[in-house]
Amino acid sequence: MKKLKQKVIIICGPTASGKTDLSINIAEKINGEIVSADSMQIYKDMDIGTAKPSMEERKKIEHYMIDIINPDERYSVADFKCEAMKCIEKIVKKGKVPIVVGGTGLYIDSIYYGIEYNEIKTDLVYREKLEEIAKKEGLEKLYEKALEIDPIAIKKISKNDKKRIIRVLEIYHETGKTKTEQEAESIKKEKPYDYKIFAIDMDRKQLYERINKRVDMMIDQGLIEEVEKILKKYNTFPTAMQGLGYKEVVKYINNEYTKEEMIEKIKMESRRYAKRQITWFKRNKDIIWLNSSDKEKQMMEVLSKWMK
RNA sequence: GGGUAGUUGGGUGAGUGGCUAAAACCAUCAGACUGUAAAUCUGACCUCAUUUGAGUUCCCUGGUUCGAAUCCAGGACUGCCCA
Repeated sequence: MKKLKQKVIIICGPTASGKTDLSINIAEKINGEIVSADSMQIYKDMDIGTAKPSMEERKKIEHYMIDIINPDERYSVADFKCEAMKCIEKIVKKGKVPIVVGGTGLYIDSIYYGIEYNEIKTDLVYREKLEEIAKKEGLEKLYEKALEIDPIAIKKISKNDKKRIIRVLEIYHETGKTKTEQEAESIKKEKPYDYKIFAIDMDRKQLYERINKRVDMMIDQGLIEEVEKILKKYNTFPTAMQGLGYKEVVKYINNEYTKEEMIEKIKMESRRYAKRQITWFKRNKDIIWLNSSDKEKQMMEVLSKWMK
């Protein structure tokens, strides 16, 4: 008989599909605490645009991995994985059930598949050097170099996908290993927990309507003011200003967009983001899809059997 | 009523006789994704077929031509100007 592993629940799904509400309701029912898996909610001072759970909600159920760094700091999946696992452990020690909730597919996967990241830090100087080469001599140059190093990995990467081409070179530069080797090593370990993964499935039209409405709400709640404050408080934004809604408001502030253009753009980009999220989660065949209209009931049914 | 400009695929909009199922952009759909990931990238997008392909298109009707989205005539609609 195998040793029983601690159970961990994962809830994912596209933006505006109702993950927050669902997770809080479930947490209340099963004595759980929430670990956010969201690449933007980790930032302090970015509340409205990232649709963080309210302070009231966070008082009711403890949330982890929210507001953990400043917008001018750098963060990565590796950091996330490491810290999120610690949070899960902490919750388990309290005798509660960890519930991982978020829309960042990469972050979810790092936990669900138990991907191991080694200690190595990204060499930003080298990255810049590669960027420079790409600019001056063309991306093909880097592509060819990457092809020599790791033909297996590069076969799956488009000639135009600068970030991934550079990453292949970076991995080799920093570890002496190819991306293919590194990835093979990263996944061989056994998963430390018994995961059950859910995603919210919502009719596309309905989801898009919710997204549109939510963007209007964010503007009403003061998204523009929030961005102005952040711009005053911090100087550099390695990734935070990639955030949906934030980059568009910045353009509005710089008079590149009218207010209407900005709002439409945010809505559109959010819809596209949701689309990409759905594609990501569809790939994971273990996911139990919950019908948005009675997701809580469906989920509780599965859980009651599984958690016995 | 007179003059004038225009009417192209879901949208914007190129195209002035064959190389055009019709540029480009956008939306939409589908996909990829392991250290920036709310990022980055790919494909499809008139219809049918599994590729080659076949069929039907550029407001309508008729005409010119071997051949028309493109030229001509009439009609419909729309914008602007003069009454």
